[in-house]
Amino acid sequence: MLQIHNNLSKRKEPFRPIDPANVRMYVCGMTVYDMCHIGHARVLVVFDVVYRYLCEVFGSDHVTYVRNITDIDDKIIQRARENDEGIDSLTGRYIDEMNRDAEALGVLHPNQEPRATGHMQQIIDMIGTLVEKGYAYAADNGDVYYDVSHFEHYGRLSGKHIEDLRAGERIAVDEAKQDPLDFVLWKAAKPEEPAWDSPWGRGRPGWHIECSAMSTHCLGHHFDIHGGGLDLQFPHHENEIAQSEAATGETFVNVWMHNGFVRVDEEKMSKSLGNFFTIRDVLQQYAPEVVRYFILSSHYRSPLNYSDQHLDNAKAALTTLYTALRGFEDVAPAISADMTCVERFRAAMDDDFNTPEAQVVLFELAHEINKQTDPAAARQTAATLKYLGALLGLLQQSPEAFLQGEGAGEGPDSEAIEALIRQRTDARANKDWAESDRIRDLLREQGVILEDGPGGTTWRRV
RNA sequence: GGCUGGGUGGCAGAGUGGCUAUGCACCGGAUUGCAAAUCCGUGUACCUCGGUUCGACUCCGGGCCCAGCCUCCA
Repeated sequence: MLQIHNNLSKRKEPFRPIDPANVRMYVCGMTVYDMCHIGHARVLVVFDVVYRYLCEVFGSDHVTYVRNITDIDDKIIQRARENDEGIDSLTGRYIDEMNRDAEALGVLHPNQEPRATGHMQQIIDMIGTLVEKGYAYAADNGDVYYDVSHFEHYGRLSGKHIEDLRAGERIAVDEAKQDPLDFVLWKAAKPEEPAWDSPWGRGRPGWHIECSAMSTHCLGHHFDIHGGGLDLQFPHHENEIAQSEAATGETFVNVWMHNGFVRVDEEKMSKSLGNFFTIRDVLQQYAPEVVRYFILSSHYRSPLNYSDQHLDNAKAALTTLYTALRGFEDVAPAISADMTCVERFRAAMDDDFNTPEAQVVLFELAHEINKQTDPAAARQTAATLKYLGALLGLLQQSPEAFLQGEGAGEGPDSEAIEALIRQRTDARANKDWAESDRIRDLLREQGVILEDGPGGTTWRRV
């Protein structure tokens, strides 16, 4: 049975959907004012795998995955101003870029991708409810704030106590707030700022309220899983709980999942530190599937250290798997052999999505293929390998495409390589080993490795 | 200061109260014209100090170190 580490209880729990016929998951997506970096790639890939596995377990018609897009906030306004362009043009551009990255990484489309600007009515309605119920108040400056002291369970998710937070030195006091811990639900617009009409005047939503409004609108007041990066645990998700449960009077989410950070030199990768690599940059150097493999090679809650060495390692590992799949392009993914491996794979995934352990099973299957003497049995094992690979979003391209793919766009094209191979084959037929080795070394220098097999010479790029 | 999580072999990274992780790298052998790939095989480990136990890397306690949250961030 699937067990998931629930950040609300800080332990692994058996996953029991509210309605097995409709498992519902909401993940906090991107704020679209810049290119996505590897930290964003991790959220996309990690929850893509969660989604794929939920579909495997409950059936793809019985899972609803919602990932939102934040397309209005202070940073977007600021960036649009800097660029001297409208926010729609800015966010539209970066949504396209995000989709390009996600597609490259083999991330499936969520069932819904709600945007904040498309749900103003739901946002305003929820704020209205909070004001009515006494959980929120309109300040003199036109802002509306959430009154944290009114919500009994505030701090439960992040393990914080209101008193400790109050004692903290780093909380800036805003004059309009009754309490420094209160957070904004509705921000009054300054002239020139994008704004929507509301009972409290023209303005825009605070960051947290959009997720409460969109998630409950798309998935109902009470749903199964809410995910996002660990940095959203506090205050974003804490505030979402406070807003949603105060507004609906119901439990908001059963299971909270947070993926760990991507690090560079033992330090968190983040926009504010400026130590981030964009997905696009990394894809200049490495195939998207290598990046995906790398992300899944550590458990989603662990930190993930980013470095060329790790990416190189991922590439080598993936090369081993694809090498085993050579000659099985036409084999369709299917569970057709070796149920022990399938069961071990599932056991790994059932254990809080242990993808590194699941990858181990992939190697065992590759190993088995290599050892098979019976071609039919080898095909069955290959089919199983592809099937399990698909659950991780891996191993779905043709082995030759992966092995011969041009990573950095350097090196000779395939026609030139094939021509040299023909030349070398002639030389070898004449036992002209010097010429044969010269050609092989020449290609080696250009990043092409030749392999003489019983069926002729094959090649791949380093 | 308050609160989290973590310290495993050359690197990465799972896991377990007693029995091979795995990948990459390395070494020996098979194979090969020589290689590459593959196969067979060897080696290297569990931060530190105590405790519990027949037995702990695995459980408990102290210490040291690292990362993160407490402010925008996936």
